Parts: sequence; structure tokens; C-alpha cells
Amino acid sequence: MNYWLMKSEPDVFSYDDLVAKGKAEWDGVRNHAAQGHMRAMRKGDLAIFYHSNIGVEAVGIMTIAEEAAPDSTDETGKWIAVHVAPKEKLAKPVTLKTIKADPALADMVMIRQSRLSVSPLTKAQFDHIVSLSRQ
DNA sequence: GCCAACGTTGGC
DNA sequence: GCCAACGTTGGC
Repeated sequence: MNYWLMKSEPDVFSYDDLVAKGKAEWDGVRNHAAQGHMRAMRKGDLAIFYHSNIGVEAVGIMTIAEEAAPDSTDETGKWIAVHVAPKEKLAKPVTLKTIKADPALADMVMIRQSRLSVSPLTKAQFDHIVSLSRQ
């Protein structure tokens, strides 16, 4: 079981949009590091859904529903995408401000590389974010 | 709206 | 292969 963090701008695709669809392709990722993380995803892995630009906070948990396959929005055949499904909306969003202020989360890849849209989390980091959402 | 970080492109 | 120019992302 691996843990991930995936960013989306909520005015383009929000956690509620994912809930409405039930399952969705996480397409449009055009960064090699992020692609590498998506290739490493396995069915049943858990991921934090993070809203960038608007909200700037973790809002939900999703599961990886289907492993890497060609990105349907890509005509070059070079890029892959995974499918995700909603698991649980966080009781309270965990803001970037909260994450940055927490020493237990200082080593998150997202913090160190803010432009990376798909990044790994340790189990401890994942569990810590979930616990913060329940406070 | 600004700016830092960083990936990509293209000239040499 | 290097590096300057440029575009994009994302936080503030």
C-alpha cells in the first residue's frame, strides 16, 4: 500500500466533481516526475486530493481505481493517466498553512517541490493529515 | 497581479 | 552539451 498526494485546481476539477462522477481519469499530467509517480501507483493505493490555487488545502481521500494506462487526452501516445475514485471527504480541510506549520509534515515532497502535481506521501504523513482533518 | 521555482526550447 | 530565454505552476 502506497500513499500519494494529487493536486487539482477546483475550478477545473474539484473533489465534489469527483464525488459526482464516481470515478475519473486523472488526465493532463505533463511532467515526467509526476508521471513516474503515477506509473508506480497500484490499485487500492490511497491519495489525498488537494485543491491548488483556490482553497489551497487538502479536501478528501481517494483510491486508485485503475493503474496507469494511456492518457485519453494525449494524442502523442507518450503520457499515461490513472483512474481515481472518491473514498472519504475530510471532515475539515487541512490548509497548506497548517501543513507548513507542522514539523511532522516538513519533509513532504509537495512542500519541498511545490510545483509537482503528483507526489508521494509516507504512511505517517498520510495518517497525520487525516488526523489533522478530525481536529 | 506579482514573483519564485522549475521545466522546456532553441541557438550555438 | 551548455545556457539564455521563455512559459507554466502555484502561493501569496
